[in-house]
Amino acid sequence: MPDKATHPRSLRAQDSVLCATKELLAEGGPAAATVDAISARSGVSKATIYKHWPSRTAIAAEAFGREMAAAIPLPDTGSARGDLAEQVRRVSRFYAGPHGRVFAQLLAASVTDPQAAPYIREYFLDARRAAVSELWQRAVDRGEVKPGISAATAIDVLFGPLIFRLLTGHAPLTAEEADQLSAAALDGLLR
Amino acid sequence: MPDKATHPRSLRAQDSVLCATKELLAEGGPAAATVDAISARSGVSKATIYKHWPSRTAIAAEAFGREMAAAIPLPDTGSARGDLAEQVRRVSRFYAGPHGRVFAQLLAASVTDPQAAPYIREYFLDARRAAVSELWQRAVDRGEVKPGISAATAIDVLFGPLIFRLLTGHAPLTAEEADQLSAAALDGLLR
Amino acid sequence: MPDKATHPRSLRAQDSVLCATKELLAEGGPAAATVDAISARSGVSKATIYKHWPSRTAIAAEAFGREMAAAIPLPDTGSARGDLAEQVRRVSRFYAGPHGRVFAQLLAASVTDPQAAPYIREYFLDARRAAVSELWQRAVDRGEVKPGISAATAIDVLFGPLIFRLLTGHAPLTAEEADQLSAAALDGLLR
Amino acid sequence: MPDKATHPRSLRAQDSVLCATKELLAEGGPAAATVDAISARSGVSKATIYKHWPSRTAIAAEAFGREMAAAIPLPDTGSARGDLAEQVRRVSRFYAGPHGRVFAQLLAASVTDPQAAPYIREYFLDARRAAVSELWQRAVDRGEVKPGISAATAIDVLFGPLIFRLLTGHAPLTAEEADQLSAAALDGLLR
DNA sequence: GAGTAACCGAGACGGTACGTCCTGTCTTGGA
DNA sequence: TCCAAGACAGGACGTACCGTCTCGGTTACTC
Repeated sequence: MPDKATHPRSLRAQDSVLCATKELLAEGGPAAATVDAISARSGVSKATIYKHWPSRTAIAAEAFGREMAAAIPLPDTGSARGDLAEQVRRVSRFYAGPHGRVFAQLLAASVTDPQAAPYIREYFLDARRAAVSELWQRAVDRGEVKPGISAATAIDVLFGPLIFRLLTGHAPLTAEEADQLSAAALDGLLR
Repeated sequence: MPDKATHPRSLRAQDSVLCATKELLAEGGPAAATVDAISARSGVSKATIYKHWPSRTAIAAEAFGREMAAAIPLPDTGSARGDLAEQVRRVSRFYAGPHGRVFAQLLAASVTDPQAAPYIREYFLDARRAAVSELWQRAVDRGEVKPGISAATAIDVLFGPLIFRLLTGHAPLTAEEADQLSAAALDGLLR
Repeated sequence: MPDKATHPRSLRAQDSVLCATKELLAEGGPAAATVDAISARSGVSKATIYKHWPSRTAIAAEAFGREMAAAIPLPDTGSARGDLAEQVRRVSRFYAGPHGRVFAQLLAASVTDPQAAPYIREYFLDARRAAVSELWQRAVDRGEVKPGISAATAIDVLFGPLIFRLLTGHAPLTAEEADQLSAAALDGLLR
Repeated sequence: MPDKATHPRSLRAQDSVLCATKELLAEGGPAAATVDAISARSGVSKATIYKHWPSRTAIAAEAFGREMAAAIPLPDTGSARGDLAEQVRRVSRFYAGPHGRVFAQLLAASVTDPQAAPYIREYFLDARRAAVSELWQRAVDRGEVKPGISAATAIDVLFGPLIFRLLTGHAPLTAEEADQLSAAALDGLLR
């Protein structure tokens, strides 16, 4: 994570890096986002890159996370059940789409590369968890939730299955499947 | 996947490879199980290794899967709810233990390496899913299950959260956490 | 070199090998005539091949030598000078032609591979030297030769330059060049 | 062929490579001068080696050529005939000596490996030809040469036979043999 | 005409070298 | 002072060919 506001050069360099990485990810997936390739395309030297990120996965996480944030806006259907079910459907659709594989590969990379894990967490998981926690809190406030169930538990039960399918591909990620999963999970989580 | 009963030489070579890989995995995790290292330790040439497996991840999956199979026996507590909850606890304990990280890394590797995915599926997922499906069927037979819920859905809702936590490490995998997750999930799955 | 007259199978096998090798040489040069390729195309197993030849170069030498023998018939112009000059021209033309490179590569291979050297000698050099020695003897008998010059010396002075050029390619192998070389050499060899 | 004066690192690396190669050639001939071996002994990585040379033969040519240059100084006996005959004797002695086989194998390798041919030419042939051309020019200036004979022709007729014998080993490379060959050749070349 | 021995195809195998790729560190020279 | 440019060591990759070996079926002699 970058220094605050040193030379403006740093900032420009970082932007170039993230932008180049975004392009490379789009073109060839994580495999194409080599440090050399990022350096070449961004015009930022490898030494500088390594000054700001610990590994290529970290860069990819930051670059990809930026655009994913807005890709899945929180729903507001009026009911907790509706909101959460819709959110499961949206995340499922995202996973099934073209960015799904990239996300899966980044997630996988973060397992192998511990240095990148904080980046993955920061740019993907934490933001998402916070957003859904908000939904959950709404439900709690409305009294729709069974007592004693933390937001963390709820999130894992709702989205863990999607992650599971995304990684192993043992079952499809269609809207119907998403609804089945969310229905079962929400039956256990809500009143 | 090799032919059945060709030359005995094949079998010896394959055994050597799997055994050497098992050792390397134990010593240094998947990162240590390079094809070169496996070749050196097993005395099997790289060419031969590549004749039998498409990638190092595939070898690791087979080698590791062999010993994992018996590591988590199916429980039989008398009730579906008890059986499934206990199984979630056991799997959770396995993930939290020393083999957990190896398993996580193999799972992650299979995302990056499509050639290895079938091996991961064969040696880890399919066997496990079949075993738990059996548990589920017992529950169905006893009439303890809500109607319209497939084994696949049940498995994903029960174990997806564990996989999620294993990969991202955002929450612990203690017995208590496992119980919370299984309780929430089973409330949604069973009557 | 093969056993005398064992099973006819051997003979068929050897013919197949030589024929396949000839084809491979024509298609891709010596580089394509690997033992595996020869085995595959000829239907003769590698073990059998190694029973009859010590190395792939040896096979190639035998296969290629067979057809080269008749490619350069001895001239008979009536005079020693004419015969020898014509022979130099013919050999030069052969070297410059499509077979030249193959011959060069075989000759080169025989330097690296001592086991193949006898084959190269038998199928290329000896036969050629004997043939030209005959020409030389004719010249001696006619009294056209300076005294004290052996056939070996004559052959080397006449054809060594061609070999030199064939190998290093530092100068062309045209008819004019051949004539210049043979003229200079023959001035030193004949009266 | 490397750039002139880039980083001094390049120079150090290249020197290490050539030095290690020289040693390996001396110890085990061209067969021992593997790229891996050169890399291991010189401490220069394979990638770097391949950045500077196209093939192992090229490295060997450069390494070996460096020391061969001074090994055969040009003679100056006062007469063209004497100089050239002496030079043939010296080259012959070199070929017959311990370096002869290495030279032969490099020459052979350059036939198989076109990428290395320029290196062979640069480090062996061109320098030698230039040196002998000088001798030849002296002879021309002294009027000892028959008219119409180019240096190239003279060189080939004089040294081609030696190359021929070096490669095929069909005749010895003693001083007497060298004298016979040079005598015959010079009779044809000089007045 | 059956038995038996040699032989052969098929191809797996260990070994060795190849040439490529990517990482993360380091150095140089210019801005 | 900071950075692009990129050279470098290290190490894994996947491939190719070699020469040896083992197997099982066929062939061709022997009795």
